[in-house]
Amino acid sequence: MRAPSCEMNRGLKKGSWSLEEDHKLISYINRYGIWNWSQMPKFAGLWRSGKSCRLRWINYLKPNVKRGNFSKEEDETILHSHSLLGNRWSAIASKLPGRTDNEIKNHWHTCLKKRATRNPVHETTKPNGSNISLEFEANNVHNIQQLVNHINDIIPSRSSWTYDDDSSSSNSSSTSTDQEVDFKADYNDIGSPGSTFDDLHCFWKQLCPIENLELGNNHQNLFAESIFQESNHDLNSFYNHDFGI
DNA sequence: AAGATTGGCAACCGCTGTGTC
DNA sequence: CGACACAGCGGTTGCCAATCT
Repeated sequence: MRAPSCEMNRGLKKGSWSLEEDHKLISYINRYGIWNWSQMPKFAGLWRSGKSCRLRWINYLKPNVKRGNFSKEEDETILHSHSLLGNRWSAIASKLPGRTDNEIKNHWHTCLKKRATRNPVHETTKPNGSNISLEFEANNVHNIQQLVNHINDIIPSRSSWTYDDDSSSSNSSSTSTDQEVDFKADYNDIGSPGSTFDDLHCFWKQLCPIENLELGNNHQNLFAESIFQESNHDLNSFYNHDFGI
């Protein structure tokens, strides 16, 4: 959201990304993977710098990017990590699966900086790993809803999907953790991802068959695992045939 | 209701690190 | 060893929406 989207510089577009550009980038990476950021935009039909594409992918389009409010534990982790590491945002981000350095940096400057000034973090407040994992696990439902929301955003012609976050959430969360996901679901029915982890699993399996997902929990690892296994789906045809874009 | 201010955040810029020739 | 290209990082900008006056 910086310069107006019409602003051009040496033929390269700047500013906010359009839905069409998002589609192009996702589609290209889905089909060919990430091989050279500086060359990719040209082949993907994007008038963007490689840097811009990389940033857009990493901070926004990558399937496992966790968006939305930071949990209390995440805040604590950031505060503690920052007290140890300083402004090494990528290092801090590595402690928070799904969060990007950019998002953490923004969050720090907008919220946590003041808090850190008021209440400096000391060693005893260090959250332990298991708590973070539990919190992250508990956030899965929220993560999935965010993923669905994003898909709703980038596929505007499609009616909105929802993710039932009350009864089915705890149910699917616990069952998916402890049981094998049913891989026999009908993957052709990706137009209706439904409201269960399995449904969404199937959906993402087709949407994101590439990219090394840095996932930190069982459900998303299952996603990633399946994503690696099935790479024969083409996002373009997916969009064209299933969503009429 | 309207203008001013503030907060949030996507995205750009410049620098540095790393790999290759 | 130096030059070059590319990837990644951190600082910063500036738009938009929410809040305040």
